[in-house]
Amino acid sequence: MENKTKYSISQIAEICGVSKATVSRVINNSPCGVGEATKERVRKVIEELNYRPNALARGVAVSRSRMIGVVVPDVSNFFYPKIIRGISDYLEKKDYSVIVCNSDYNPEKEAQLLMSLVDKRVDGVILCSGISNKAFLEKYRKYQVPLVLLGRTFDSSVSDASITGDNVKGSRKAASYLLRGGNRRIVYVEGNTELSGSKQRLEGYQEALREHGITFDKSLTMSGEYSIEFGRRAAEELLEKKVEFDAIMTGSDLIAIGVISGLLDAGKKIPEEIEVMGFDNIELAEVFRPALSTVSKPHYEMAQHLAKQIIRIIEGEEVGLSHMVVEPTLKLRRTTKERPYDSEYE
Amino acid sequence: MENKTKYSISQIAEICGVSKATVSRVINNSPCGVGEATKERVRKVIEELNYRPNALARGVAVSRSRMIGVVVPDVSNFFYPKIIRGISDYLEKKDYSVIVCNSDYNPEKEAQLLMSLVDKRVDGVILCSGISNKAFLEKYRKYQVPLVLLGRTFDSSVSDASITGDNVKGSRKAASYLLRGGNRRIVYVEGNTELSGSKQRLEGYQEALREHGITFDKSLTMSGEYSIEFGRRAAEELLEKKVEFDAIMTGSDLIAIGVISGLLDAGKKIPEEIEVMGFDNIELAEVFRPALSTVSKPHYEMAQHLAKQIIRIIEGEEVGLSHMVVEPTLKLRRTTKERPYDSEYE
DNA sequence: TTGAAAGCGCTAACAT
DNA sequence: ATGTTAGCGCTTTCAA
Repeated sequence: MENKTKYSISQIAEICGVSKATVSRVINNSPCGVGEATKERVRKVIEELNYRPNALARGVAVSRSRMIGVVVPDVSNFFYPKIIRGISDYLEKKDYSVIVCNSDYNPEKEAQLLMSLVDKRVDGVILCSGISNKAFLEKYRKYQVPLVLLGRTFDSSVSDASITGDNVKGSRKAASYLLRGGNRRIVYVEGNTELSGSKQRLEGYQEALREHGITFDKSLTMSGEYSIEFGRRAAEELLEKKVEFDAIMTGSDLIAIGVISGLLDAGKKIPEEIEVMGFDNIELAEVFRPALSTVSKPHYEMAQHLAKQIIRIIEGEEVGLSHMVVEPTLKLRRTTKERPYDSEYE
Repeated sequence: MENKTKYSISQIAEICGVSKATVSRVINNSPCGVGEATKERVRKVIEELNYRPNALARGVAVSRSRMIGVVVPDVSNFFYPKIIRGISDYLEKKDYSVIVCNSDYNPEKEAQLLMSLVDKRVDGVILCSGISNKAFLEKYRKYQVPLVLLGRTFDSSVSDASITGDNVKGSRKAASYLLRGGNRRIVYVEGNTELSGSKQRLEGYQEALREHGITFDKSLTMSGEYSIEFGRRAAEELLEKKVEFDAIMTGSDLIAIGVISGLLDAGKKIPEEIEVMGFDNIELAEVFRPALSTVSKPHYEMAQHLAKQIIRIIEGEEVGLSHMVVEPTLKLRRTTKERPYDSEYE
């Protein structure tokens, strides 16, 4: 099998009339220098021959690949691209590459991907809204690859760091706002119920109901997946079954958008007849018409923060607060009616 | 430096009382088999010790990394996630990993990324709407990494395969449709003019104008970047400068969405007062309100096709038509008025 | 400042 | 069916 790149370090060494060690030193411009003269000579040869050191080989030599695995449910879900961007932007600066994988909310597939990442000897993995159960993640620790979590918390035993939004608080704020406007029958449309976030959001919704003295009505909740299509279907089903409701709260902006489009197509007025609240505040929320009222968290920054954390861990630096939860805020736009100001809902 | 994974192939071999070669054979279940008994024994040990073969090391041994580099301008631009998904879906089946990079439409950065991918010894790179000039790409060939292009064609010398939409045809269809509705002053808002696609689209626009006997008015064209924000700004500028126009054609759906939002906020009626046409038909186009009329190409499929091609190339199979261009169709929705049926515009 | 040599974890050709 | 050996391209310790 011929080499993909014409030259290897030993060939360069030979051509320069020096040892591999010397070439290696100039490549990595080692502190315990090389004579200026030889350094120049080697550099020139490298340049002329278009020699590029083999990162794979270096990887096996130093047991570091400078690659990070990022697993998300689905890159093409509008929630994730910005997150991936946040991660990439930081990692690129640190000269790490990013391997992106899609788990499709499938635990088996996720497990497989996670294993394939250890095979590839990534220096760490960033798991976004992973659907793996705690048991698997605990087992995964055996492989010694630094693992950080976005959008999910377990007790710290399974991950080295994590960052997530406070789902129950966020969802409580949303529900409270809706309630405060006089809505009484608030439908809650959630995505994939296996995700811990889903349960937390349901909890927040119920808390708010309780605070307002309303009893939880299970028939007002629906669940499916985090997609526009599901939101649409949910709206259609709601209408078809003629369930009574005056507002809809959702588990994600995508669902909300689907819901709205379904409602609008059925001739409903938003927010006059029905108020709708999203969750996440993805970019689309602002652009969509009517602009979406939603629960907001700084995803890009959260992602970057997490990337920073994992690099710290990998490079053996001190990691401060490794498990963070950020409090979401309400971003009110046009799918809800205005209310008198109240600091609690800010 | 201690190993990240506890065991190496030689340790496993030792523990099993066989040679590395044998272990290697069972790992890769080599055709020229291993005795059933030993195979089982080795398997068991591997399982028990959670041994995972080091893909990096294998990579240097066989000169194949089973990684593909994908470079896009920006993952968080809504145009790309679906494309990345198309690529990943195919590559995953073939057991390749995907390294995703963002070039930010910056030629220097793109060049750097491309080089870092050769360092990583990816088995191939898929360049999406790359902004590199032909000269660089030609030089890049020296590094012998299979290169395929999406959304861009050069003569075949610089890439092993490519797939792109027929930009001039697409844009001509769009302009013709607009013209056919009686519009005479059609603004053309384009993104990054350095991209070959931009020039082709402008050409299509001009062709259509010519066909309809209208002289091209440069003051009716604007360019900037492929983003919602730019679209918005363009609309605002148009309004502010009080330029007269009755329709707007854009270089991408994102721009169109920005344009529409700007127009709507200024109280314009779409499509009654102003017709708007997008380009690409990203998922968002359908969901957006008013649903976007646009020029459509099957991105996901195109991406998958290209992924298939690059694997064929890597694995030394015959690649059929390596440079393809697909003809876009008009997807008419609510930002344009209806016209009597005409096969030419289908 | 430089080189020799061993080692990283794996594969593959050749023996047996 | 299995082992021996050399080799992939790099780093790193130790010695000169």
